[in-house]
Amino acid sequence: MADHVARIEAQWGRERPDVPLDGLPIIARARRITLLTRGPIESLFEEHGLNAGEFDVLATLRRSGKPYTVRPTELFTQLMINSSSLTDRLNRLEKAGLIDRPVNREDGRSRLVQLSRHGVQVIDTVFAKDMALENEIVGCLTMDERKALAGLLRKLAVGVEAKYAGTD
Amino acid sequence: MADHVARIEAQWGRERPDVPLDGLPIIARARRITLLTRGPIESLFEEHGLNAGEFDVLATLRRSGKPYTVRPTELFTQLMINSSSLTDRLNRLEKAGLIDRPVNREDGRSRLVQLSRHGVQVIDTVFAKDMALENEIVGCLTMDERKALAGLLRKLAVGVEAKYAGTD
DNA sequence: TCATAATATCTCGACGTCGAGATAAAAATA
DNA sequence: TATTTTTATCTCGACGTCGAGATATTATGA
Repeated sequence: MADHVARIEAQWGRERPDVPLDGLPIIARARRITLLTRGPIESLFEEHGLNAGEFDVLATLRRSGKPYTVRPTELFTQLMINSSSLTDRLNRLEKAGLIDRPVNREDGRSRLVQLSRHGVQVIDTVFAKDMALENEIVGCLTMDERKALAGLLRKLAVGVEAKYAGTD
Repeated sequence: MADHVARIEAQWGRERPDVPLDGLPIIARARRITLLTRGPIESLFEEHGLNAGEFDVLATLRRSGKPYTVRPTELFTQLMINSSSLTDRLNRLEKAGLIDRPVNREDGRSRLVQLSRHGVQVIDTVFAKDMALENEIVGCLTMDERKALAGLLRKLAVGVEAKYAGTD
């Protein structure tokens, strides 16, 4: 069965038979799957008044464990976004009552970022729904296939992170 | 060897042991690999005065084969973008002399989109460099692993496209 | 044919992101 | 301690994208 990327690969093979296309069926498919699944996932977020960026902030806080408090620099580093984008996201989340910004007694340059009680409720609900949707998405693969795919993606991710990411 | 997503998965496993995480190691890694590789790839585009969106338009035109002419609706459909985003991209590409907008004799509502001679030169150069970079990125995998990974991603893509895309 | 509906694209205003520079606090050093 | 450098965050203006509505053209059918 051919997917969209297979058709693209065939076209390039005809038009540019001189160019090796080893990376295309992997990199382009990762991107394609990411793009196609973004819509349904973001619809889910929007049902709870969140966009994808705001969800990512809440999720990072939530999985850091109690007391759900992280410094802004760690947030925008982990999220791979600009510090000014984070500022905007935090302002929106604070206005929505999902986070608090307590003073940082150890460093007056920062105010910490902390999930509010309501923020915990919201992210717990939305995360469970998000995972349910993602599990459904990979439902077209057998358990063995999921394991194999996750393992290969992990190896590729390790290579990519070594090449392009900080120590993380 | 653990990657970034493996650490995220471990955190969620501790914080939400009740939530099944089957999709996470696949969906999150596809996204992670896409995000991490976007930077280097876009740097390459910028060396030639293009952003990623403009590259995608030129690439779609180029791989359609001679006479490198496509209707706007087919472009924004294939590229999964809004028609108004396409309008902006086309205006920039036309100003840069990379495309022409010949009249469509069969439908006066559209002007066609056609690669200029210079546009063909540019996309041929940039596409070859892009593929070289992508081939290098998957270089951390053996040939067998690349084949297996591409095959599993294709199966997942087929499932995702059936669920979320038009006939394409 | 003429009016109406459907289609293709463009215009406009709003949004989220970014990079550069500003601001404030902490750390290093004289 | 006073000064300089570094660090952490925020402010500001610009960019690419989007959705809704506007415009122009083609298709439908009374």
